[in-house]
Amino acid sequence: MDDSLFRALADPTRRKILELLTEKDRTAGEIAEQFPIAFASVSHHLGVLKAADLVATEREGQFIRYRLNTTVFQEVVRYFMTRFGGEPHA
Amino acid sequence: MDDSLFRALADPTRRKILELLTEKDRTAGEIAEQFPIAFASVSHHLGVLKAADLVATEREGQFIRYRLNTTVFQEVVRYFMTRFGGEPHA
DNA sequence: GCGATAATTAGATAATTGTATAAATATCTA
DNA sequence: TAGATATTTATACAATTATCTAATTATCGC
Repeated sequence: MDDSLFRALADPTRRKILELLTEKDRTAGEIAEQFPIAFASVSHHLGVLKAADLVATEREGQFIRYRLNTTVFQEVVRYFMTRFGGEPHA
Repeated sequence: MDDSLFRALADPTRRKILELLTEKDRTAGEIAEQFPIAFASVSHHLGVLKAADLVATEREGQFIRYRLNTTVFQEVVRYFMTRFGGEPHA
């Protein structure tokens, strides 16, 4: 379980981006316009999410489309289940 | 889902503390001696974990015993399951 | 109460991070 | 190729955070 994953999840803007991508895949611009911060700042957040492998990208002409990498989320769930999901100890 | 929760999980020392508490409840001192950083720094991390409600404390004489709050972990799992655990979309 | 032990809190500092603006890269259309 | 649009990268800066030492609080045993 990589450190970059948890750091990526620590920012509320990035979690909001992930929730947007739950609904449907979106381009960087479509994502950016949902936030009151500069485009470049959102792009930076997208880079963090990508580095953590939480999202994947695909170029479509001028656009770059972002999608959730659901595999990694399953790993997150498994992380919590195995380590902390058990019975409370004495 | 509170912001403090994800920020608390973002630090590797704090995640290590949580894993130690999975094995058994421990006092602040028992936890601190597992790390190469100053006692007071570990105490600070414990405060962050407590503020996020990831751990609970109980005084035992001179000692303060820490235990996992497993309820919150179940909430974390539920968070990921409901938002990101579904089928990949088209 | 006093000294010792356990732990937290206060104050300072260095490293990290989120954001901004400006510049660069990539693609499209004409 | 030139100009427009989409996005990222570079650079700088302010805010946050992790860590340290020192001081404080709480409890124990004598």
